Amino acid sequence: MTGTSYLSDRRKAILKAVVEEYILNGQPIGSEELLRKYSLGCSSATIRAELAALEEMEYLSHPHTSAGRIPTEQGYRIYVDHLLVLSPVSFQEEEKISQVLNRQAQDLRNILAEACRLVATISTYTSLALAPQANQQVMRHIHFVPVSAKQALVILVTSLKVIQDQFLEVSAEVSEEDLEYLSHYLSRRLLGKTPWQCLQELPVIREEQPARLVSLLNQLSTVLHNVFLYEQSERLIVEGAENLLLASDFRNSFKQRRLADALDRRFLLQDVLDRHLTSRNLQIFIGQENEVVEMHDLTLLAMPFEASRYAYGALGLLGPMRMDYAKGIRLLACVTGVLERALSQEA
Amino acid sequence: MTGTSYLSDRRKAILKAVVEEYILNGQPIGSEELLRKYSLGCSSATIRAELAALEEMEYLSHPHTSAGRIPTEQGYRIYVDHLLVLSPVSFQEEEKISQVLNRQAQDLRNILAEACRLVATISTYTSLALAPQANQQVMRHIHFVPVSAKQALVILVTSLKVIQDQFLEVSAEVSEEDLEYLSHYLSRRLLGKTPWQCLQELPVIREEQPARLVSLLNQLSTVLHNVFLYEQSERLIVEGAENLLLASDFRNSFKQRRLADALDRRFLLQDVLDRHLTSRNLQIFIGQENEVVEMHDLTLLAMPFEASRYAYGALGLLGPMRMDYAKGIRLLACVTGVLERALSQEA
DNA sequence: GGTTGGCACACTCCAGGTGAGAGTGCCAAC
DNA sequence: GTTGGCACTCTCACCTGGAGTGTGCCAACC
Repeated sequence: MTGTSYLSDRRKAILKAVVEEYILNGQPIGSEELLRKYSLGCSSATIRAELAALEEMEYLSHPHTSAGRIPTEQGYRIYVDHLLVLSPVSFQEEEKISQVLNRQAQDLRNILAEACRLVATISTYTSLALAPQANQQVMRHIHFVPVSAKQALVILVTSLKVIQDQFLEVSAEVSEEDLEYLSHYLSRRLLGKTPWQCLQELPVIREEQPARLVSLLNQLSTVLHNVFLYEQSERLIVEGAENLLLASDFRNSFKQRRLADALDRRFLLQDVLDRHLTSRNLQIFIGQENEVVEMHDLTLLAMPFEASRYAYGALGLLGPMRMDYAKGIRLLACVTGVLERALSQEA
Repeated sequence: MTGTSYLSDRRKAILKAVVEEYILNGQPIGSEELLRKYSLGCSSATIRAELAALEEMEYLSHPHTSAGRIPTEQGYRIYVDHLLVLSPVSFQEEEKISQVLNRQAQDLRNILAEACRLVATISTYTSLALAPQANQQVMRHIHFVPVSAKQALVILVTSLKVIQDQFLEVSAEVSEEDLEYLSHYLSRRLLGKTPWQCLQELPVIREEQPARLVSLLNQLSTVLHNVFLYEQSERLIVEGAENLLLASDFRNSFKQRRLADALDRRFLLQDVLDRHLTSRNLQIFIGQENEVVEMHDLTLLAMPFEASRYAYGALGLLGPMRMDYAKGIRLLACVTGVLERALSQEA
């Protein structure tokens, strides 16, 4: 009872109350208010003693002598690890989200962007979506389409519902039949292979083909690189940055700018998310637990999802440390659930 | 010289100096400072008299008795209409922008998004890009592609470099040959037609086709609607909203929120831009000249561009009234120039 | 021993006051 | 028409005092 690590039930209740009250109102909370709103079965003096003990344990802190208590990062940590009660996702919620996302069969990028926007809107915070890595997909379809005398369109579809289409320049010597022939030929050679394997295969194929098709194959190689580079570098989608930037308890203009810049540096965020995606469970990064310095006073919830076999992406929610964890986690669980079902439909 | 509308050369010089100084520093400017920084050939007392006259004419205003002058909206108006000197766009600039935008032949949406991002980044304000209306394009290509046993991909390409691809569900009865056949058949019937004409044609075509293809044609109709609805509703791209929201001279949190919301209501903005796009020249909306209330203390520069014959889009720059007009206008001119060249390449 | 009411103390926050600084407007002189 | 001089006005930054709030401690109690 007197130790610094063991938490009596009453202390747990008080800690929980402080955290939830602070999440709700964003105001430091004192012993009297706690007494009034929660039936803790003791007087305010006792609560004060307990609050002092919780502060001693570094779960709570004092903005100044005469303000109430607010949770520390460690306080939030105890809260999410031990005190948070998650109610299951309701059918209505899931149904509603499902309807929004499944409006029409789209490609991965659109689905993710849509999901991201949804999470940002509902949570009123910032949402991140990380697409699975490009090398975890195989080529499902490849087709050249004549568009004009000078241009053709190449369309690649992968197992991850990624559609990549790009205009190619075609010299006058290349006929429509050539394009048709190349479509079939490349299909035979490349389908079922990863983009990386395709890239390795291309030089071999180039050898076997007539000279007039070489330029086309070179351009295809660029497109395949794009599947890596572009999709790779643009794997991260961020929505609702303004929600966070305009949040009322975040009025430090310098920090705002820094955060805005950090959210723009997609590479960095992407890299961090990737490295933490080894676990297949929800991950919570509170304050300084975030690698990115600009997020040191924010919380990131990151929920992985399986886009297809062995291909994992993640959906994230970035908000203030005093975000509504229960709601956030439920929202992510709900959306990733819908996402997994939408993506698992054989493409 | 004493009238309220005629501007002597000295008054012009003073007004210009006040506007440019205010654009530069964002601080009200007084007679002494004006004297120090600009060689106006008279004393500060004379300048004060002129400032008073310009205030009388409502080109300048006084935040309070003892502050310097700042331009009124009408002051800015005079400035952009008569006092602003535009230097031509340099080759380096144009070349640099051209390189960024022409990295690879992309579809309209990507090019516009890229251009928009570029303008936002360079200007450090907010950039808008409005794609041409969907009915100003004709179908250039239509193709069904079998992707799996249950799914096909339909690809539409229009004269505006718009690529629309979407997964369709295919019943077991439909063979790959059917898809091939349908691609050719629909090409014959629909190419060269506007999306709207295509939509009208579809019911007719449906009558002529075997029953097992009806579902496919219905889904195609949905896709075509999307060319209208989606492309129509998402014609506006906004980039760099955070630049404006975090701008230091814009610290009213209520207004920030309102502006953020307004920028999210794409329909509204789109509509306004469309209505003003009758002119083919740069348009400048200063403060209350903006229809959208939330922009009443901002300036919008809107530069139309011709995406293809008779199909006009616009590129916009939204910033504070004290934005650098010369730079902004040059930037828009430069980017729309590059854009027109990129899009005019026959798709 | 844990719990309680009482009370002094510490601290913030807001309102009101003060003085420096800046820029004007006016006026008389040129 | 232009100029220097000067009183006036207003903001901004700083300080100050009082109300309010919540704590920490203590002695008394169960």
